[in-house]
Amino acid sequence: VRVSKERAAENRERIVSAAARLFRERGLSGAGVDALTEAAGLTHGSLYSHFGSKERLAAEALRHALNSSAARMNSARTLEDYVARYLSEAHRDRPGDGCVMAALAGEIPRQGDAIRHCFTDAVRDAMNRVASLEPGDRRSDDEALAVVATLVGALTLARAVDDPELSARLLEAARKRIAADPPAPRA
Amino acid sequence: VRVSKERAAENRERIVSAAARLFRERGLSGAGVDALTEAAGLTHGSLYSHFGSKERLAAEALRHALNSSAARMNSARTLEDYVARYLSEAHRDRPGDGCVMAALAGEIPRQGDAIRHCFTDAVRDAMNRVASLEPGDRRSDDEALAVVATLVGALTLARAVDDPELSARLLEAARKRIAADPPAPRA
DNA sequence: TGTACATCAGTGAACGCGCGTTCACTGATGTAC
DNA sequence: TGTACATCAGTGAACGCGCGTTCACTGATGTAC
Repeated sequence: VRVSKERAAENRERIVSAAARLFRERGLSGAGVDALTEAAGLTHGSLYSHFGSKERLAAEALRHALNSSAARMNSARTLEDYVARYLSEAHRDRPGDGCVMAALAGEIPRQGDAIRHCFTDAVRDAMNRVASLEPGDRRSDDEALAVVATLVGALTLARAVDDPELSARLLEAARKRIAADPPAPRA
Repeated sequence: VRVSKERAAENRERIVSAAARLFRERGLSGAGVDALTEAAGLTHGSLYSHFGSKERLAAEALRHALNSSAARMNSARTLEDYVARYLSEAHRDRPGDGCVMAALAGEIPRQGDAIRHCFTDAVRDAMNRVASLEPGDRRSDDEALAVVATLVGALTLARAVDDPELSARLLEAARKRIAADPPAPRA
């Protein structure tokens, strides 16, 4: 059932973006080959025509997810705005198109090199993005890394906890913590 | 092959503590029934005598892991000490006997009620523990939740990243962030 | 204390199921004349 | 422009494998006399 080149490219893209969503929703090991291709309206065989293996699709899907969720965040003009969006209930409740780090960090240590490397890029990108939004007088990569850790931790825990009140408090507490005046340069 | 009551209780305990380790190392879905019981020197059938299902074992193992890793941390007398231990390379490199939150948070949203509830207890325990270590003049549950989020996020990312330098920096940056003077009460 | 028997922790074969992957095949696409 | 043919994206059956769970069975333990 050969299809036109344009159609094939379109199908490939549909698999990648369906995978980007499903991996974040169900985890890398939780999203199966059939579910991934079915979500793109195809059968599992086509995955192997395009990518060769589930792992190679995963690497590409991660890259895609990274780009698209970064793009979504790029409209934030201040750190406060960025943080408010990141720690919103909307982000918490829709992992499928949210932050790759919060969705997949736990599984990454058990993944292959390509995937780990791609994930590491995601961390560096987030660091740079946050650093670029910090007020000029206290801009620092280390500060930014600590902020990223707080964001990822708070969102991950807010998703895991079964008490809606505690979940909201986690988001709010982290927001306040980051918004608070910066640590004074040590005396 | 009936065994004595003491032996049976001992076997049960061995399964629970092997599970507490393996679940943290491989994830809840990554640790299989055969691996879990084999690590305790038994066969899979014995899991069903003692627990009835993998999920019920998981709930018990989480509870066990929670208690034992909390006990391990209880010797910390100051927040600085607690944080230094939590964000140590030793903790990062040995997830099997480390923090339940950092090891499993990502999988928890897809688990059953018992497991999610147990995990929520872990978050509350950590919050209380951190709050109790904060200096009296700024003790607050919200502050503590933000600190817990930073700890969990930094450790999880430090484990995931494939660049040892970035990993060490994540731990160090979070340590400094938490150690820094507290946010001044807003003017 | 010694004997007969019920109990039940643990074993291992077997179950159905979904996983990731392979492969012979299909048939429209793209190309060569 | 029309015809003949090679290409190859996508299909669906089949693969071996490991999963969680069930169950008939074993044989030492614990109990009743």
